[in-house]
Formats: sequence, structure tokens, C-alpha cells
Amino acid sequence: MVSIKDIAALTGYSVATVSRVINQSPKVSEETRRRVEEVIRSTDYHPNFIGRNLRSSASMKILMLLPTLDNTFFSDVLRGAGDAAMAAGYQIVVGVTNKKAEVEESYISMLRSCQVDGMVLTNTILDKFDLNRLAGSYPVSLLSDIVEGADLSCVTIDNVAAAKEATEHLISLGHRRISMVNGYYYRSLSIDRENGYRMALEQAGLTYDPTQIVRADYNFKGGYSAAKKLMTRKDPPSAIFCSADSMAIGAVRYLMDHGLDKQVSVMGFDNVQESEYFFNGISTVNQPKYELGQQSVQLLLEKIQDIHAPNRRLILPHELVIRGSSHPCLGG
Amino acid sequence: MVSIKDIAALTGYSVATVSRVINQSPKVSEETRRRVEEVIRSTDYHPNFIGRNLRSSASMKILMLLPTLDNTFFSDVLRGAGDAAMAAGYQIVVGVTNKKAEVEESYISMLRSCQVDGMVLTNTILDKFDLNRLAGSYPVSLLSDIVEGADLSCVTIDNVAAAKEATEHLISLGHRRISMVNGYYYRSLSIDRENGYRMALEQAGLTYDPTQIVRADYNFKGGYSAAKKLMTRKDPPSAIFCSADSMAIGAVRYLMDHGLDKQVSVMGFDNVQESEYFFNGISTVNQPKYELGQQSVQLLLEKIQDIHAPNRRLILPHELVIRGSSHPCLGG
DNA sequence: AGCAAGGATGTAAACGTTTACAATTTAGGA
DNA sequence: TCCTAAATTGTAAACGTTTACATCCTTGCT
Repeated sequence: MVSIKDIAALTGYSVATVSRVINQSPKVSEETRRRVEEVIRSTDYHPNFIGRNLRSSASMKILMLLPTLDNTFFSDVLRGAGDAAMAAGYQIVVGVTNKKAEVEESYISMLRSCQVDGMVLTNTILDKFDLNRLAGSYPVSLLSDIVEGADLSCVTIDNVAAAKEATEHLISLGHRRISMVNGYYYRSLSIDRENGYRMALEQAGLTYDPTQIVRADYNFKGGYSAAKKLMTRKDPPSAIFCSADSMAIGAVRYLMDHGLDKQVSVMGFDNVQESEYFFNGISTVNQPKYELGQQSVQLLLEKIQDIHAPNRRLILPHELVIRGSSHPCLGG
Repeated sequence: MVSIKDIAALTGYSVATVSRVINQSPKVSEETRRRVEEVIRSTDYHPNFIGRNLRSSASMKILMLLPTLDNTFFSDVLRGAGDAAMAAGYQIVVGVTNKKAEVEESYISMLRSCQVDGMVLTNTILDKFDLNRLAGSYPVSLLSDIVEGADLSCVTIDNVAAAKEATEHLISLGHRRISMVNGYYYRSLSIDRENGYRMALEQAGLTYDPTQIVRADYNFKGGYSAAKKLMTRKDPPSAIFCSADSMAIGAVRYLMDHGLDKQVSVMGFDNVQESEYFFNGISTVNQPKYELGQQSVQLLLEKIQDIHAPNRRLILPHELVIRGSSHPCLGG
């Protein structure tokens, strides 16, 4: 492995001068620059970032922690994050936790051990105490799923309003029995969406029945079995609001398999790419994924520059996307 | 930022002894270990990996380069890779290139600059010359998409045989006009699948017509517009073999939109999670995604241990998965 | 000629670790 | 009592950079 010392030896200059050439310092003569650069090209020398980082104590890297790649939601988020990072000279590295605590912990150690300059968390399993401890010492920002009581910058949408609008859309189609498929865990994201769902029902004078809420995994299977559970009740709904498109797709799948898709409407949430292509399209709530990613990095950069920068909470706009999976209530 | 020196000062021991405690060296007394560990706990000291890496010149990190996260194909791959890495004490960091050369280059620099110990490439845009240069100096392995003439370890499936079997399945259903939707780029993956497609046709005595092959992006839109192109010919096919499930889904979507889905069969490739849920299910070829990920890391680890370890090429078993999108030819 | 200023380069310390080697202490055996 | 070996700890170099500071050499001015 050829190091800056080798280049120094080969050129006859000192390592300091070589370093200056590498870093485009103005205080080096044209002649010298030319000769050093030539030697660098002829060997295949690449500055060792470990050495550089150690000296400058900056890695120019941002860690983005994702729960899983099952969901294409994060594809756009990551594009936004990548663009924002690149514009600031940073690089995004992704860690996929598969929701395992020990894996998440091992990635977080990258932050503690100075291998990355900051971290964007999405759907973390950390609680507010962990988060406060972490965010007190290191740059951290939170994306999409807020943790109430955690003192850090975050970017999300108004989940209450969005869920309310989604439910209202179903109500406007004449539906009166509307169920909800929500996540298992008590994240603010689930709570907010559930609250929005309830507010819509109550404002429309419909009875809010907690037994109409089924908890499931945020994936196809979860939606499928949740729909099964709902539709085999003695009082099945005519519409189902799912907390994620993946669940909505599973739900529609169940309905189609049982010839119920014409009678029962489904709304999803997120507007992932495939929602447009599934069945006749999944009606859903669009999240500005690219912008969420972008802003999460932007907020993080503020913290990287100054760990004491004030925390900010960004609420980005959402929007209803109506497609084929929601239709007027037949029995209505 | 508290360093090992601070711990040394606080305990009264030397940094060497503290280091030994951290690294669980046996040559340290119980008494000392206890006292040092106590102080470490009371401060929130975390060893700086940059310092450690610099000294030991090993980062215990593996970079996995992915083209995009649009495709859930890589979700399972990454799970396999993560498990294999973890078992060996390594950590996976993911880089998403979005198929941009400068982004890919910026991640590859992590390898050159010793920030990761090795790299798994998937669908790289590097050619065999780039790859040979890289793999000559650094541990690199290739996943899924082989580059002919590149001298490195790789793991894949038998794409020729798999595509042949997929096509044969359509033939066995009575189809005679079978089109193919394939990727744009001349990757071995596309070539192999195209060859398998042709072999199946020729062995069945059907004429191989290159104009029946349409090139498209590996995503929904690509499949959609490819299907449109094919179905608006004067001699539309009764079956379409797509080189990826994402394209197959787009193709089926087009067919449904035009009431053609009962007449025209579609086969995909990959067996991504959502293929089971789309429409009546996408018939496809299963790739052992988890194992591909696992083995790609395994092969890489061999190279990390010894850069001169012999190159290996692993071919993992595939399997046909028949679902609702392929059915007997109506006109037959 | 003498001097100051500025440009180019070198010297060496520093970043946070690990580890070979040296030094010290302790115990046991003759 | 003295010597050896083992156990424990310390010293200092090394990993590859960057950079403050020092040094040297021009150049131009008086």
C-alpha cells in the first residue's frame, strides 16, 4: 500500500509538500505541483482517509439507518438524502438493521467511534431516553417517525391530518363501516394516524370502535392476514384504511382472492412506486419522500456544524392520491 | 471527546494497560481490569475506530454497492450478506449508486482509501478493465451480474438455464409467439437470459425473431411501455418473458389496462416478494437471494484474508415458480 | 550593500490506537 | 540468600495524514 511517504521519497519532496499538493494548497509552486502529481498518477496512490480522518476528526460521512429494504419507500428518501449530502461534500452510508437491536447498536457504534459524522434515524427502536443521550453528544436527526419527548431535529409529515383526510375520503364515498390496519408498535406514527382516523369518524358522526383496528406487520403478509381477520368478522367493514401501502396491497390481495374487491375499498399510506401498478392502483397518501430525505440530511448538517444548533421540527406537505382501490360504497 | 488517554489519566494506569483491558487481553490483573472498566463505564468512553483502524489497518467493514433500492430483490440479498458478515465479525455498509458513475466512484474510493476492507458489487457499471485493475489490488466480489473477462470471485445463478426453463414453461402452455423484454445494457445477465430464451425457442422448433425482443429499464415503467410496444405490433405475442419481475408487473399492468391479461401470459424473473401479491401472482424464476448475499460475502472474506486466494465462481440453484400470470394459450 | 517581505519548502507534533519490548514486582526453588 | 520465571505494567514507536512553525531563498527596495 503506497503512502504519502512513498510519494515524498519518490519525488524528493517532503510529505508536507506532497500533502499540500493533494489538498490543492496555493502555497506550492507550479513546477512542484506538476512533478508531484505526475508521480502520484504513475503509482496508484490514494490518500488514506483513515489517516486523514484521524488527523482532521471528520469523516465526511453520514450514516442512514433503515429498518429494512422490503419497502421501496426508502428508495426515494435515499435519493434525496444522497443529493443533499453530495451537495455538501458528504457521503451517505446506509445501515440496514432488520429491526434487530444488536445490529442497530453495532451501527450506532459507528457514530460513537467517529466513523461517521452524524446519523439519520428512521423507525428506530430506540426510546426517547436512548435518543436524548445520543443526540446530546452526537449529531442525529429523525426521519418520518417522530419519537415524542426526544429532543432532536426531525422531519416528517402531519400524520394526523393525513390520516384524517384519507379516512374522510372513504367517508365521502359513502362508507360507514371503516376499519383500520395499523402497525404493532406504539410509535407516534401509528398513534397519529390512528388519531386522524378517529377524528374523521367522530367528526362525521360515525361511531369509533377500537375493535375495528387491527394491528399487523408493515408488509404484504401483515395486510393480507389483517384483511382476513376483518372480513371474517360478523360485521365486516366496507372500507379499510391501512397505515402503509404494503399492507394495503396485501389487503387488496385478500379481497380479490375472495371476490370482495369490488365491495370493499382500501386506502394505503406512503404512495410507494408500486402502488400505481398494483391492481387498479392503490389509493393512498403521498409522502414527499425525496424531500424528507433531503431535509433530514439538511437538519443533520446543521447539527454537524454545531452540535448546539437549535432543534428544528419540519412538517412537509402530504397529498391524497386517489386510484382504483377506493370506490363508492355499494351497500350505501 | 474522551480518549484512551483520559481513561489512563483517570485510572492512573498507562494507555497500554487501558488498551489491554479494552481488548480483553489476558495479561492484566483482575483488580486492574475491574478498576479500568469502572472508570470507562462512568465516563462515556468509546474507543475511536479511526485510531484503531489506522493502527491495525483493518476496518472490519464491507461495502455493498447497490444500483438502487427500487427493487426489493436486494432486501433479501442484504439480509444474507449481513448475517454472513456479522458471523465473521464484519459489518455491512451499503452504498446506493443510483447508477451514477460519479457516485459509484465516490464509494469505490472508500475501498482505495482503506475505509472498508472489501466490496461486493452488484450490477456495476465498471467494465472488465476497471474491475481487473480494482480486484488486482483490493478484495472485491461480484454478485448476480457477472462481467465476462473480469478476474474475480463471483456468485450467480445459471441465467441461461433459468431463462430457458422459463421460456419452456410458456411453450409447454401452448404459446408459439413468445416475446422477451430485456434490459438495455449489454450485461452478461441480459445476454445469458436472452440466450436461454433463444435456445428454448430453437429446441422447440419455433423461429427465433430478434425483433420480438424489446429493451427496457428494469422497472415498472419499462415493462409497461415494452408491453405496449409489443402488443401494438401487427403480430403481437401471446406470451411475454420479462427479464425481471418489476418489468413483468409493468407488463401485466398494461395488459390488464387493455383487457389482454387473459389472453397473454407473462413470466418474470427474480421472484421478489411482491410478485406473489401482484394481480394473480407473477410466474417467475426464483433466485436464492439470501444465499447469494451470504455467499458473496463469504467469497469476499476469502479475498480479505488473502488477496491472492483463488477466484471462485459459484452457481446457485434457481427454481421455477408458477403463479397466475402464465396460463394456457387461448388461440392454441 | 543591506534589509524586509514574501514565496517555497521542510520539520515535527498531533490525532487515538495497538503492541513489541523493556522494566518492575512477586513467588518459588535451589 | 540468590536466581529464574512468571505476571503485571510501562515506554515508545508506529499507522497516514495535516498543519503550525521554522527555515531558506529570491526579489525588490532604500
